[in-house]
Amino acid sequence: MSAKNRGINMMTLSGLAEPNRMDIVELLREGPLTVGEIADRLGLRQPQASKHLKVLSDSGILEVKAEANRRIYKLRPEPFQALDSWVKSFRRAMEDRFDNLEDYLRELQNKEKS
Amino acid sequence: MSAKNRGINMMTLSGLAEPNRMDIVELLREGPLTVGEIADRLGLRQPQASKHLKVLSDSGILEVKAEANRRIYKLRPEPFQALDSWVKSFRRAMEDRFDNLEDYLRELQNKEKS
DNA sequence: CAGGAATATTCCTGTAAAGGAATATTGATA
DNA sequence: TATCAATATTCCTTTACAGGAATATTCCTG
Repeated sequence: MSAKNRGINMMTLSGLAEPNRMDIVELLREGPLTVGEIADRLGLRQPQASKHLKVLSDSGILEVKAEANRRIYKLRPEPFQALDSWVKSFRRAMEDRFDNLEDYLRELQNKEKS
Repeated sequence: MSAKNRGINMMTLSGLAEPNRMDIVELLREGPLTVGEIADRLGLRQPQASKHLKVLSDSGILEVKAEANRRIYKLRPEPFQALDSWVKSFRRAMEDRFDNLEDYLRELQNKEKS
C-alpha cells in the first residue's frame, strides 16, 4: 500500500547515489565483469564490492550470471531507459513554465488582497 | 584535490534520491512556488521543507528568488540536462557490448590456462 | 517600533547505511 | 574428500542524515 508512485523508481537513484556504486556502473559500461575484477580495478575489498553489487542488483541496475565459481555482473538497460524518460519529461516544464516567475508573482500579489 | 570526476555530479543524484525532495522536484514542474506552498501541498512541516530546499539548492537543482518576505524556489535546467547527457551516454554501451557476455566468458576461459 | 508572517537555523535524537574483519558458502580440482 | 578460489554473509562500529521542537532572522504593516 505504500511505495508512492513517482514516475521513477527511487531505488535507481539511491543505487546510483553512492560513489563506489557509481564507479561500478561506470566500469561496467565497458562490459560485464566478475566480482573479483570489479574489486581489483576499483581498489575495493571483495566484501564491500559484493555488498555494493547486491544493492545494485536489488535495485535492478545490474543482473548477475553465475558461471561456475564466478558471478558475472552486467548492466541492465531498463533503469537507464526509465531514467531517460523521466528526465526527458522535464523538457516541457523547463521550456514552458520556468521563466514565467512573473505570472506567479502576480498571483501572489492578488492573494495579498485577502 | 578529491571530488573525482564522474561525468555526472553526484550531488544531483543524492539530492533527488530522497522521497520528499523528489516530491518537491515533481511539484515544481508546474512552476515556481514559495516555501509555504511547497510545505502545504506536500504535507511537510515548514522547517523540514526549508531544509530539503536547502539541499536541493546547494546541489544546484533549485534556485531561489527572494521576494520580500517570501522565497520562491524553482527548478534549474542544468542538472537535468547533465543527467540527460549522462544517461544518453549509456545507449552505446547498452547496444554494443552488453550481450556479448560470450566474449567475456571466452576471455575467462583463456585465463584459466595460467 | 511593536507585532506578526514567512523562512531559516540550531540542537537533539533515532536510524539507516557504509566500511572492516571474520566467517560461511559454493564450486572446482588434485 | 580435502583443499583452494571466488563470492556472499554476518557482526560490529562509525557516521551521515532525516525528523521534531524550539528559536532566530527578516521583512512587512499597523
